[in-house]
Amino acid sequence: MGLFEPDTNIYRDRDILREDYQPEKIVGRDEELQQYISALQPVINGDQPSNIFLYGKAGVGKTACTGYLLSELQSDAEEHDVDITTIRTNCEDLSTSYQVAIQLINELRSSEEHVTTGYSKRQIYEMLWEELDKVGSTVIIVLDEVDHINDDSILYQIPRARANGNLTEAKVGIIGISNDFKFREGLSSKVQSSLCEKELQFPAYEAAELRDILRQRADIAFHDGVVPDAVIAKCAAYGAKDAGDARQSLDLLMETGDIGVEHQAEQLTEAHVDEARDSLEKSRVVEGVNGLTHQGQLVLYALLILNEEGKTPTRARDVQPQYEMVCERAAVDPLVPRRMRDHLGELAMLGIASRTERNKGEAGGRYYEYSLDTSPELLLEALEETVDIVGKTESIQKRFGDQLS
DNA sequence: AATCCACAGGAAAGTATGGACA
DNA sequence: TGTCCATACTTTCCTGTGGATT
Repeated sequence: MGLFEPDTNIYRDRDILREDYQPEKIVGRDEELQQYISALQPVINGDQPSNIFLYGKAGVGKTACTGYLLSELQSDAEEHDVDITTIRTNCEDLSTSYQVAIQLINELRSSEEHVTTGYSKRQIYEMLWEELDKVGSTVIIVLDEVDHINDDSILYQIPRARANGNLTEAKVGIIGISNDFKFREGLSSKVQSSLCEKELQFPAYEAAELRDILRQRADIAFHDGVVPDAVIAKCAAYGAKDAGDARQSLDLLMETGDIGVEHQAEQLTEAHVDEARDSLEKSRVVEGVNGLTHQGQLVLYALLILNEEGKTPTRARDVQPQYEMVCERAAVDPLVPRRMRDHLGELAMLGIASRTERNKGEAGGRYYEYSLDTSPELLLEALEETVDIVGKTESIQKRFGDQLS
């Protein structure tokens, strides 16, 4: 027997459950697909493509539908002798138009000619027009998570490039995908009218639709009879609970599968789902904490201590002294209150903390109350995993330990 | 309806850091 | 190497805000 043996596998193909898997059929989005198809119609006629703006919460099939339709479009276009190039970019880590432009150039260029930062904005745009014109045909640019771009310069430039004479050959259309409803309103009206020519809204999945999706995937991802309906229903309920989020459900199903494999189970059970949910929760917290800046972690630490002392919910004003003490022990200069509030707000955004607005009128004005929204043990564990905080705040940990006992 | 509290959160400017290029 | 250009994070200064109180 070798050191490595395949697991007693309940999976037929685990990759089916991964986020990047492109299903062959889209379930439960018939109406949206229909609208999407009509928005893309000009492309197949060889006309200038419309700009399309998709919005809807995370995990409601925006990206999946786009991927599906673009590959259909590509093959249909070949039949009709239309030349189409699609570029897909996720703007998740791109916070400026500048970075997006670089990303697009690099998508179009071969890897030896990749550019990085250092050029002026103008030069970068020149390069982009040059590359787009070199392609010369219809180009569809998909900008996933456009709301991560903090300035709308590129969203303004691309649709106008042709009119401004920067592009002569290429016909460029943008498909913007966002899960931030407010993003559209934040755009300048010029960008709004051009980017949002066609607007599609994706509603959250109903629990029943989620069950259909999970069943569809489970049937190909797992062997027959591995996933009972109760497990599907439980995973679907998890995703439907707050957001109608298929990705959440699929992640949970995959984690459940992995736990089933660990337990060498032949069939998944609801208990596996519970375990998987806890495990996902934990990694969410750990990732959230690791993603914080050092200062953010210190603020969290202060909040954590206040929580253990039973002083939560608490307002920013009361976190400040505790936070300054943490900083002192960590031998770090404390931030100014304004900045610390931002960090608290960020913790709330990440779902690590929660905040409630309070207003006592003349006797207290408007303020937020913060409290921890995650188990303190889990947070402490996560904070310990970030090495640099532990060394510097050893004394605080002792203090914290004393308070626990 | 006017007042006012006390913080929320936007804007601008500063600091530190790092890549490209000549 | 110094200059130019970019980003991330921060500080400083400021106006905006909602509801209890008058």
